[in-house]
Amino acid sequence: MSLRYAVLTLLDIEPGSGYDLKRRFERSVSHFWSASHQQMYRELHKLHQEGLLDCVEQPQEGKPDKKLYSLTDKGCAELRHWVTQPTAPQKIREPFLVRMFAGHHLDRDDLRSALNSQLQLHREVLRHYQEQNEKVLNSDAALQKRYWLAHRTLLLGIEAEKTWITWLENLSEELE
Amino acid sequence: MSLRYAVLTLLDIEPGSGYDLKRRFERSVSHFWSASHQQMYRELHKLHQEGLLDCVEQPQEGKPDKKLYSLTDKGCAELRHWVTQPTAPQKIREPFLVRMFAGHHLDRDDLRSALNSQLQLHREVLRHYQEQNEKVLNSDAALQKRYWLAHRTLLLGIEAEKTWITWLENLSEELE
DNA sequence: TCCCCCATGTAAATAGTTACATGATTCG
DNA sequence: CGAATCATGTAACTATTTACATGGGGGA
Repeated sequence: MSLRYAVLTLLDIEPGSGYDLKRRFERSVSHFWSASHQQMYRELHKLHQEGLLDCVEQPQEGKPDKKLYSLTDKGCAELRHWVTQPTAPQKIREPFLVRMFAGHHLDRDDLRSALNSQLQLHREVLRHYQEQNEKVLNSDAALQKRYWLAHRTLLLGIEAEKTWITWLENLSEELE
Repeated sequence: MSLRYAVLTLLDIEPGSGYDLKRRFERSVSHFWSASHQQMYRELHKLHQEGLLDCVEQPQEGKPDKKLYSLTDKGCAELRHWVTQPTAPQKIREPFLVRMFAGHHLDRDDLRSALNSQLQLHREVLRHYQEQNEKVLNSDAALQKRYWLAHRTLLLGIEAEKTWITWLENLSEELE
């Protein structure tokens, strides 16, 4: 259900096409949500049908028309209502930890390489978040003030990655 | 796909029925996976059909028969193979952070109560993990040694919850 | 009496992934 | 020439959630 509101939230901040949204999901909200382009287009159609979004087609040369979506009053009202409602926390599902839970079947070399590749992944993600953070810190002060909570979610993402990295590093050390 | 292996892993440690597994998911692996009883029964049927599980029916008085599942050699082999394979990290999907990202639509009171209820949830989860941790620390030394990696996943869960709690507390403070 | 625990399932709906499909432009 | 980016979608499959279904036993 939250994809719906993630889309509304992003379009509320700035209107855009399905393609735009897909990139914004990757580049600025990947620390709490992700979605494929297929999901995006389906959701946009649905929200448009329900009257929560306006759609303006922008003809382009050499490319398919771009469909610019933006919130209608109804869409904005629905978003404003949703943010006041309690949300159940997401259930955690982490395949890597399933593997570690069954880790007594791994020999030392397999375990070492599993930890290393996981460490590399999390370091990359952390770097990505920190780059985003730099951009926010260098942006317009008024925007920073308006979206301070949104910025805080990024800081949580950063802390969460640091927690993972520390855990993986300690585990690696203990292994040697 | 990981539910399959989460089930195999738990049955590898100790055989059990669908009902047992459901409880073990809640009580001892909720820090990295969760599943409903419906999912459990379906997965067990499938794994049994594929010859990865044995099933023995235990008649009981006044209760439906209990179906005790355990790994076959094939099931054990499949699990051992899977643990050596790389796993893509789970995409994060956190409805609460979607709400916070749209948090500029919240007034101070709504935000305060949202933060407080979230804080309470995470504190409960942390307490739950810490109780599990106590149980592990008081358990048989040989078991602790065999399942030290499994135990480490719990410690990560604890650290992750602490990260959340710290973040929520700082946010609450800043709000006042 | 009512609710929780035990113990099993089916069916329908929603959410998410993977595969397929098209076609121009730009950069190395 | 090949790969990435822009831009849209459909179809099939898998995973997860929610609702429905049954029924005995034990405790407040």
